[in-house]
Amino acid sequence: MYAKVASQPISTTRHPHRALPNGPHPLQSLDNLAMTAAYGRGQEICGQSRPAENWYMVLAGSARCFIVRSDGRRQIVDLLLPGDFFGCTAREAYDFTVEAIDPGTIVAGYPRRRVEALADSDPRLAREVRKLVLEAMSRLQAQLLSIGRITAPEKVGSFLLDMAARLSPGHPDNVMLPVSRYDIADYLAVSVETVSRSLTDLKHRGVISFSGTRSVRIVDRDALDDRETAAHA
Amino acid sequence: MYAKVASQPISTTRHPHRALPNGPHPLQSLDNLAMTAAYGRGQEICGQSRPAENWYMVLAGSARCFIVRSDGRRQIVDLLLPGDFFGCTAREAYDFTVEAIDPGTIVAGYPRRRVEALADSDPRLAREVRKLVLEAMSRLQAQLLSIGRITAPEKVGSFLLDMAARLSPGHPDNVMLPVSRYDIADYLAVSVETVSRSLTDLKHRGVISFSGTRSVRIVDRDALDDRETAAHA
DNA sequence: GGGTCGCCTTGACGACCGTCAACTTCCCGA
DNA sequence: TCGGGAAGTTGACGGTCGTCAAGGCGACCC
Repeated sequence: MYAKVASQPISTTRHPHRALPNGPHPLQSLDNLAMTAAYGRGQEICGQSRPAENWYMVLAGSARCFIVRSDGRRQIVDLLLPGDFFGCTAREAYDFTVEAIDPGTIVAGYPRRRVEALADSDPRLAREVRKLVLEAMSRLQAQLLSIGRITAPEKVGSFLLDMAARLSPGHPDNVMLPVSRYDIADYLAVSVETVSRSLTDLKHRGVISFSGTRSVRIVDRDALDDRETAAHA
Repeated sequence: MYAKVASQPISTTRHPHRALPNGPHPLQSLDNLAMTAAYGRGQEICGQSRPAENWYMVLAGSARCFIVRSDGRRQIVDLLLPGDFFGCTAREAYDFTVEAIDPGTIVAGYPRRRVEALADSDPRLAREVRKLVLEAMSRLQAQLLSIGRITAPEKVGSFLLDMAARLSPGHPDNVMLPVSRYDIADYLAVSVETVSRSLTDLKHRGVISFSGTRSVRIVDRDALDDRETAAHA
């Protein structure tokens, strides 16, 4: 289904360099606990049903969190970008597998037990963790809304807007897609062909334009943004 | 789109009676902070874009967490059963609307600021809150996996298994559906007709059987459970 | 430079599901 | 008991998307 790569990180260091573009990252106070590791394309960061010993944060690159069904179809449950938190579960084992997408993805790992112990004594850290988990939940909700749309172009449009907001909050009209069409398809639960057709459809309708396959420019935001409304609009 | 009901709870009391079937509920230590309220069918418990002043837990009955899109379609983002936590967000306003489904739904509300202050000084409470949030996240992930399936009968089957596990962990083969076909449809992002057809399809194939429209008996669990597998199966 | 392997696109066809419509059943209140 | 409305089911039909297939494009390695 997908290429299997050596399961050891390319390199690991203690004391992460603070690689986030926006300066110091949210869990900076845990830097001395963290183990930073670099992963190549497709390398596994943590695996389903393995003991959930670490919490993680993406420092650079991108990663996908997914499960594989018995029919071989892969459902991507979360796309992870710099600053995103993952690996946090209530259970003893991870529910999902996380793989690096970008070659040169850098991830900080925090030993769960020690973080929890620290959080017990440091309310600020505890709040920070709560916030990060809630942000992960927001990502899930956003994805649910994307998948829940009717037509494929709507799903893809919603995905583009979401990516634009997450990747370049400053210049939200140019997106450099961090993932392949295949990943988009597995994220939105549609086929690759449909993703491709939807994108060319949007292009022909003048809603978006391309410079290369991965670089998208959002031309008509409103046409993409068939946005959700409050129940009390 | 859906009936609007009086926006005041039917009744409210301080000091909630511990109505959970499984005995004392997880946030018992907050009982003296809580405000319990009873809601009728379709009544709003908290509304999108209103200030997020409370966290909630369902004590009895059922509720739906949803957004309404500009085209009038409603996406149910979470179905809430006794013991479920909701209303917890990182932002200042609720992202969604929550309505009671069951007449006689009882909900405990906890003032957010005071809970957070308490959590700062009580690590056990902070852990409890983390756990409840992570459980809410598990529900979202499970729903994502249901929606992400290919055919409608698969989606419905996955939904039935999920409901069975959540509602009656002891007798997981008999489900009393707490929601209408319309709610199932909006939860799975399909049409009502498709839900109905899928159910009769499953019935004709001998996978499930009915006693009344809401009471389902799971006959062939494996046929429903085309379950997800680890990436390393 | 050539070859190979992913990634992406396009076409044809058929199945599935959304929409519209009609009808039945059930529940609740008058 | 009757009536009305919501909930649920079933049928017909058309559009959308998944599947299968073929081909183009680009990157990377030898």
